[in-house]
Amino acid sequence: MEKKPYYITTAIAYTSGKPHIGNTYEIVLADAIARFKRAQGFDVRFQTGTDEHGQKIEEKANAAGVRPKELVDRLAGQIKDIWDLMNTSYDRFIRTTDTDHEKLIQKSFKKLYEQGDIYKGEYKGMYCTPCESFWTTSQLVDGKCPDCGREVKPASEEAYFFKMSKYAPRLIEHINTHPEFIQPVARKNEMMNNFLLPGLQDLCVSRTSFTWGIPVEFDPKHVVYVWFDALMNYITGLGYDADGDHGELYKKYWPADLHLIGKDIIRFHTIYWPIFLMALGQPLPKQVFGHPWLLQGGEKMSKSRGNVIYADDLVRLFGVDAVRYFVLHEMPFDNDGVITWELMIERTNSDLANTLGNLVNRTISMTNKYFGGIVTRTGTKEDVDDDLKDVVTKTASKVVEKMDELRVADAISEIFTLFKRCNKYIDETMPWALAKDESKADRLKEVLYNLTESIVIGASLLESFLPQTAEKIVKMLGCGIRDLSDLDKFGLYKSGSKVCETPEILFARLDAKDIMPKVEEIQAAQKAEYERENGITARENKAEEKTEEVHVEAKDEIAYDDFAKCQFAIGEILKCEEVPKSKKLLCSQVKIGDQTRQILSGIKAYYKPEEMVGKKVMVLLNLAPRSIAGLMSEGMLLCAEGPDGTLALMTPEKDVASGSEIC
RNA sequence: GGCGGAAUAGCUCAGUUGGCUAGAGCACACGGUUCAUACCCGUGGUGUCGAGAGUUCGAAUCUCCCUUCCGCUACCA
Repeated sequence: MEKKPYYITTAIAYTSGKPHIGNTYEIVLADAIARFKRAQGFDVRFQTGTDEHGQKIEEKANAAGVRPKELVDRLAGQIKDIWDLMNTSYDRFIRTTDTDHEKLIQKSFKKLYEQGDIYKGEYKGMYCTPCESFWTTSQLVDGKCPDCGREVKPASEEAYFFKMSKYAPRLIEHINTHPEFIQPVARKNEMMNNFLLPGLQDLCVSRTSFTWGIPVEFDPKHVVYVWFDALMNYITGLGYDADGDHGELYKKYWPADLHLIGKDIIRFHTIYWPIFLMALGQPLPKQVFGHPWLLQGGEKMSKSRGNVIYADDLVRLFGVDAVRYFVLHEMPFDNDGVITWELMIERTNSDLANTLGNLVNRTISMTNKYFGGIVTRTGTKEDVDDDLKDVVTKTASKVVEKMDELRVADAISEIFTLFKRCNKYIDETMPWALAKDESKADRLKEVLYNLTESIVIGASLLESFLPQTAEKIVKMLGCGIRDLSDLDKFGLYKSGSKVCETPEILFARLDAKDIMPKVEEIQAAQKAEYERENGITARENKAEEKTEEVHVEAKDEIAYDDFAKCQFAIGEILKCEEVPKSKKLLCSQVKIGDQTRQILSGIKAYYKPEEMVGKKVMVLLNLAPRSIAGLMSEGMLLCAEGPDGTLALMTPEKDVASGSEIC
C-alpha cells in the first residue's frame, strides 16, 4: 500500500546568534511529531533550516569585519549542530543562501511581477533597520519604531509592492471554512479582527537600503523582502518551480500538512504566506500551529550575566533525552512554559529516574534474580492482571488521539501513566513474596512477563519522543521497538527471551547540590566568553551588568540650522495626573518660565504622577501641538530610552530656573 | 481605545452539553513495602472554584456587573 505523505516544517531560524533552549524547543517538538507520523505509517518529509538574509545580518557582519556569508555560514553551522545534538530527524536543512532556493525566489518574484500582483511604487516613510520595517509617521512611537522602540530613519525608496488586498476575501473565506487552519484557534480571531477584517494593506516586498539579500532579477538594485524569501523556503525546499516544472518532492509533499512556528510569527504564516501561495496558484498548507514559548524563569536573562540556558549545556548535564523530555512535557498546548535548572532537575528525577528508569531497572533485576534473565509466559491469570493489560493496551490509542490534536505534552503524560501503572502492579503482585513460595513460580514468571510486555509497549510508544531511551529499553529487554499498530495487543513479547544481565541506569537521580556548582561554572564561562567577545573587563561589566552594549545607529547628518530649529528649555512639572482610559499616558502641567503648558507623555510605566511633580525636565517647546487621547499636548518631555525600553527623564545637572533655554 | 482570553489545592493545570462528597501531577506529611536508582505503593486539604448579584430544584459550569492578569491591535510630539 502506498504510504500517505506528510510534510512538516519548522520556521527557519534567523542566523543572528546561537539558539538558546527556547529557540531549540520548536525543532524538538517538530521532531517528535515527525517521528510519530512515521510510526503511524506516513511517508514523512521534515524540513528545517536557516533564514540568512537581511540588513541586520549585513550590519552584524560589517561590525565583525567579515563578509555576511562567512557570518551566516558559521551561525548556520552552529544551529545545525544543535539540531543534530538534539537528535532531530529532519530530511532537509535548507538555507536561504542555498543556490537552488535563491534561483527559485527570483523566478517566483518575477512571475508575480509579470502577472501584476507585484507592482512598482514608491515607499515613503520611516524605516527601522533592526526590524526591517517601514512605518508611517503616524505609526511611530515617540518618533521611534513601534515594534522595538529603536531609532528609525526617514527613507523614501522605489519599491515593489504586493497586492495583498486582492486576495484578502479569498483568505477570509478559507480561514472561515477551515477552522483547523490556524492553531490554537484564539490566534485565528486575532488575525481576523486585527488584520483581515479591517482591510489588508499592500505589502512592500523589496528593499534597496541594503544588499545582503536575493536580488530582484529584473531590477538588481532591489533585494527581495526577507519574509518573501524566508516563507518561500517551504516550497523551494521541495523543488517548487514557478514555471510549473516542479520537482518530484513538490508533487508528492505539497501542500504541507503542518507548519510549526512560534506564536510571534503567526501573522506572516497565516496572512502573507497563504496569499503568496494563492498568487502563485498553489494550494495552501493544511495547518499552521503557533506554539507557545519556553521561557527561562527567574531573573532577566542576558549573556552578560551568563544565565542564558543553551541546549548543549543542558545535554551535557542531563543527556539528550532528558532535555527532549523536559521541553516536550513542560510545554502545554497554548500556554508558555518555563525552564530553570531546578525544574530540569526535578523533572528528571521524578519522571525519568524514579518512574521510568527505576521501573525498568527493578523489572530486569527481578528477572535476573529469580529466573536467570529468562522471561516466560505461563498463562496464570489473576484479576489484577486485567486492569494492567487494560491500561497498557489502551495507551496507544490515547497517545494517537492527543498527537492528532498536537497535544504532545499530554501524549507523553499518557505514556507515563502506563509506566506508573506498572509500578503499581509490582506492589499489587509482590513478586518478592511470590519468590519465597516455590509453588508460585509460574505465577511469578507470568507477573514478570506481564511487566516486561507492558514496558516494551510503553517504550515503543516513547520512541517518537525519547528515541535513544526507547531503543535502550527494548534492547535491554531483548527485543526491538514494536510497531505502533501492534501496541493495542498484549502478549507479543516472545516467551523465553532473555533480558540483559546488568541493567544500565537510564537516568541517574540528580542532586541539586552536585548540579548547581556545574551550572555556576557554565554561567561563569558564558560570562567570560561574553566579556572576551565584547572586550569588556570584569569591572566595566559590573557597572553595566544590566545592559548590553547599545548599538548606536547613525542618522543622516544635519546642519547647525537644522538643530537651531529646535527650541529646548527647562520645564518644571507643577501638576501631573494619569490620563484616564490610557495605558501609557501621563498628563503634566509644565511651567516654562512665564508660561504653563500641558504636555502628554507615554511614560506611565516608569513614573508615577506624584513623583513627577516638582521635577525639572527638558522640554521641546516648538513642537506642533497635537491632540492625544482627547487632550492637547503642547510640547514634548525628553527622555533617554534604555535598550530594554526604560525611560529616564532628562533633568538639569544643576538647579536652574524653569524656562532656561537649552542650547 | 478596539477585539479576545484567563482567574479552581502551596505550585502547574484538568474540569465535555449546569447534577451525586470538585479532580490530576509535583511538592509536603504520615503509613506500608524492599525487587529496585533512599525507590515504589497507599492515605491525608478547612480549596470562600477572583468579588458581587441573578436564572435554576441544583452553577466552577449559564446571564449581568466588578476586580486583577494576559494576548493581539491601535494610539502613545
